[in-house]
Amino acid sequence: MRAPYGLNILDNCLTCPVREEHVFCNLPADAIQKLNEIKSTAVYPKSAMLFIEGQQPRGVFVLCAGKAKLSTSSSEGKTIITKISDPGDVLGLNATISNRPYEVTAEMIEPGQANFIARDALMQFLREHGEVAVRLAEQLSRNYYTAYEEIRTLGLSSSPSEKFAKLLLGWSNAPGNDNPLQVKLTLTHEEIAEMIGTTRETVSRLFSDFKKRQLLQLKGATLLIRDKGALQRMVNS
Amino acid sequence: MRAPYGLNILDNCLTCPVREEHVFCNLPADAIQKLNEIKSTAVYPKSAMLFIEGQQPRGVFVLCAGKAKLSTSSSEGKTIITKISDPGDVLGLNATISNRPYEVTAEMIEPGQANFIARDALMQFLREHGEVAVRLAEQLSRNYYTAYEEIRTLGLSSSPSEKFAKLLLGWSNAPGNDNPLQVKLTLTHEEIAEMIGTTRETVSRLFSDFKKRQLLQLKGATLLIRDKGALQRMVNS
DNA sequence: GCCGTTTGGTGACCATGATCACAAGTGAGT
DNA sequence: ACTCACTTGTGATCATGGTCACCAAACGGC
Repeated sequence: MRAPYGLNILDNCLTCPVREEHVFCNLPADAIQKLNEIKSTAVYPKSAMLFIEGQQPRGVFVLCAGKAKLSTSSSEGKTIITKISDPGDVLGLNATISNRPYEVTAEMIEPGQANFIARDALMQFLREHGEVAVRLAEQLSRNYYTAYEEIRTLGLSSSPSEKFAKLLLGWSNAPGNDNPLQVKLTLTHEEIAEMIGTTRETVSRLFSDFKKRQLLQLKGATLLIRDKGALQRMVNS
Repeated sequence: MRAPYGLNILDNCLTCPVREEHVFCNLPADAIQKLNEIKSTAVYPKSAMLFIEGQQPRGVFVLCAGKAKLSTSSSEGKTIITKISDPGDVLGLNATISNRPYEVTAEMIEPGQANFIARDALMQFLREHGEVAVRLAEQLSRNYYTAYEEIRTLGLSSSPSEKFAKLLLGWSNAPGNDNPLQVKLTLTHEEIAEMIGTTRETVSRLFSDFKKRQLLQLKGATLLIRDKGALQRMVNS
C-alpha cells in the first residue's frame, strides 16, 4: 500500500488533492473537530462495494484515496457507469440527504481509503453548522448539473463514436490531468462500453478506428491524443 | 381565458392543485406576505418561452396554470424533452440557485400563467427564511432523482417500445390523473418522439403496433390502456 | 516459468430503427 | 365550404451497431 492511502482528508486538508468542490475542507476549527469525532475511516480493497443501489442510505463516504465507479443496473443485467469518482468526492450524498435509497452502486476500482459519516451524525452536524449545509446544497446542485450533462450525452449524441470522443475529451480536460494530450487508461474496454452505453466489441473497434484515422496513439497504458481538434469536431454537443 | 388562469398559487394555496412538493405553499403568514411582494405574475400564450437554454438565470417561475415543456437541443437541432411541467412546478430553480445558465428551455404548450421571482429577491428571501431554503434543498434533491431516472431510461432501456411503454405508464400513474387506465393525450407524436429519443415515424408505428396488440385503444384524444400488465412487463427497469 | 483467467481484436450475420418520400387526415381561420 | 398549415400513417430502403463465435494477448498467482 503506497503512501497516499494513509492520508486523511479530514485530518489534514493539505494532504488531499485541492479542489474547490471539497465540501469538507477549509472549515472552521470547531467544525473540523466535530467532523473528526463523527467520521470513521476504513481501507477498501479493489472491488469493494461502498454501497449498493437500492440500499437504505447509511451515510456518506468521503473518498480519500483510490478511485470508485458509480453504476446503475437494469434487471436484465445491463449496466451503465455514470461516474468515476476521485479522491475528495463525496459519495452517497443525495441519497443520504433525502433519505431515499442509494440510486447507484459504488465500487472501488483500485484499493483506497474512505471516511464514513453516518446519516444521523451528519444531519445533526449540518443542523449545527449552517455554513456546511450551504456547501452541501452547492454540491447537490453540481451533482444535478453532472446528471444533466449525462442526459444530454445519452439523449442527444447518436453515434457511439461521438460519445467515445466526448469521453476522451472529458478525460483529457479533467482537473488533475497534467498533460491534456495524454490520458492514462485505467478502465477496461468493457467499462468504457458501460460508460458510453455500447458494447465491448464496439469500443474495441472504436479504438482501432481512431488509431487508424490518426486521432489516437497508444503508448503502453497511456493514450496520446494526436488530433484533438478532430475529436472536438465530432462532438459539437 | 378560463377560470383557473386567474388563480394564484401564492395568493391562495387552496386554489392550486395540492401536492406535497409545492415549495411555496403552506408557509408562515409573514413568508407568504413577503413572497407576494417580490413576485410578479404574467399570463403567457401558447408557445411562449419562459426562458431559454444557456441564458443567464434571471429567476424562477412558479407555474400557476397551463403546461410547459422543458427541453434541451444539440447544435445539430436534435431536441429532447426532459419534462412536462404542471401547475405548481418551480421552473429554473437549479440554474437560479447555483447562478449558472438555464440548462433547459421552458416553453408553454398551452396558455397559462406563472409567477416570476427575480434571483436577487429570491436569494434575499431565502436568507431571511431558512425553512424555505430547506424546502428548496428538498426540491433540488427531487430534481436530481428525476434526472437520474431519465438517465436510467435513456441508458438502460434499449428499444423505443420499452421507453414508450414506460412513458405511457408514467402518464397513467401521474398524480392528478384520476383514472389510471385513461390518459388524455396532449402531445403530438413529434413531441412524444422527443421525449423517448426516437423519430416521429417510429412513434406512429408504435401506436399502430400497440393498438394491434390490444394494449391500447384510442378514443378521441383519450388513450385507453387495455392491458396495463403487458406494458409493465415490457418495462422491467 | 507455467497455466488459468481476464481482457482485447476481429469477422460474419442480422435486427432494428432512421431516413426519405408521399398520401391522407385534421382543424382553425376567413 | 375552402384552404393552408400542421399532424399522422405507411411503405421502401439502408446504415449502424448489437450479437455470436473464436482466437490472441496480457496478466496475476504459485
